[in-house]
Amino acid sequence: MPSKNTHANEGATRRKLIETGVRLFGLHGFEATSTRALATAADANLGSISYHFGGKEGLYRAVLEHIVEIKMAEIGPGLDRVLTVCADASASREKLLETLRVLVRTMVGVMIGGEQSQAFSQIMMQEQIAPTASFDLLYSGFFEKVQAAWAAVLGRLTGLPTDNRELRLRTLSIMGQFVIFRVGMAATLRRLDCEKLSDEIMECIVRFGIQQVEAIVDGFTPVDQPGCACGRQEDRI
Amino acid sequence: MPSKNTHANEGATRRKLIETGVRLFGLHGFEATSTRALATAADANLGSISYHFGGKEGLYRAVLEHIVEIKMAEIGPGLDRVLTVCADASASREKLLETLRVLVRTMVGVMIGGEQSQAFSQIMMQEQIAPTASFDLLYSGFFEKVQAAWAAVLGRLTGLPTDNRELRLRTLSIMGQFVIFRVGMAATLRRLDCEKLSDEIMECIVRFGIQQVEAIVDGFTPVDQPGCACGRQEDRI
DNA sequence: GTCTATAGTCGGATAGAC
DNA sequence: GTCTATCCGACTATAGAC
Repeated sequence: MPSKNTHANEGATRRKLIETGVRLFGLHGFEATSTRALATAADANLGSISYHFGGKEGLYRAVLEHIVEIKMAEIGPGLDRVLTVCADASASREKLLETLRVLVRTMVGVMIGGEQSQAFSQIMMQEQIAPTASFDLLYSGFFEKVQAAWAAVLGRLTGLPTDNRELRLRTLSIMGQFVIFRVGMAATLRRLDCEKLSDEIMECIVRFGIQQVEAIVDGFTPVDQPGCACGRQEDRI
Repeated sequence: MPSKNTHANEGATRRKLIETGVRLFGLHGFEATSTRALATAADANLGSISYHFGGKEGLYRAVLEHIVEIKMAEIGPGLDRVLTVCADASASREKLLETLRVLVRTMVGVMIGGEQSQAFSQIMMQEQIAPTASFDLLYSGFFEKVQAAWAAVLGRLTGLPTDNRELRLRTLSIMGQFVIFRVGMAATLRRLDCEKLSDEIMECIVRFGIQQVEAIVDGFTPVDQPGCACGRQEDRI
């Protein structure tokens, strides 16, 4: 651990290394990113990585912590609002649907928009492909919370309890409609023959996203029970 | 290029290197996979990589080609059947819906099931995160074709032409409902607190997947036009 | 805190014997 | 086709001057 210094550029190198780490680890993954490349790109000394973080792995952990912090500051309050609405037993179906719409818009904005979200998602994906010792940091700090918010509102709208297996699977599936634009960005851009997802395209995704999610909720009937009811249930909120 | 030998184990080393490459490149990515690790795991000589493939990059290309070949043999005929049905102007809406259901089942089976599909998806994801010079191989050989089949049937069911931007975006979004279980496998397993997606879970995904996709198609109204029609269109197939 | 120098390891590629 | 030996550059980490 570095002792606090008293200069104007306190922690400047440390911060720069983390920001560079977000970019490079995202692009190439943990193993394929060299400390030399990190130090050079951050205009820092090679030794500074060991000094500030104890080594490459320490820097990586710091990068994950930084990412989780940034993203939760961005969407944490929104997720809390969703949970509050869902905890209110008297919330109307329309209120819940409106919450769902906000969640779609937030999801698309946070996942797809912005430069930093790209590096973030890249690291997230790397961890999904080959989880490192720091996977927990991302899962508990971010992914689980996003899922919980979606599951809460979908649970209310479908009548399934939040610990229900089908609800959890469906929650992931529904989120997948938006996650794919981040995860399959390269293929998406190729398919649309463009270089970035414009604001116009994002707005289009939000619009049909809301339509699709509402259609799914409206058409919901549980399928996971052995002898599941095959008619619509009209008696849910 | 190696000259054909006349022994019983003709190409045995070559084949073994490719199979090992699928696994290791998938796990660690191109850069982070060493030729030494490849050779050792394949029980082959270090020099054999250069001999057979001209180097590490050549082996990687061969791995991608192998993957595309395997997967297209698996689903190519099915995709062709979908295209045939969609090209038939007299196909009923029910026939098209049935085709869509088959597509969901195929998608889930191919993407999520099987051991080899894991390594395949891992490489696919690596290429999406940081496309290499061989990205085209995967895109043109596999991804584009899968998208085309989905777009064809969704185009018929929604009335949108296959070159329509909204159709292409929606196609990706709908596929995302299933892709997420591969892409977010680590988080999914963690969320369900299990170690693999059992057949029972996959069947559950197929069942609600079909329900969700049908709900989306039923609730479809275009959103991409500036002054889009806001009622249902009942005049499509 | 920053920088240089260096130790010790591992990387890809290849030459040349068999 | 296979294998050994080897080149040489790049890697992480650390010691020690400033």
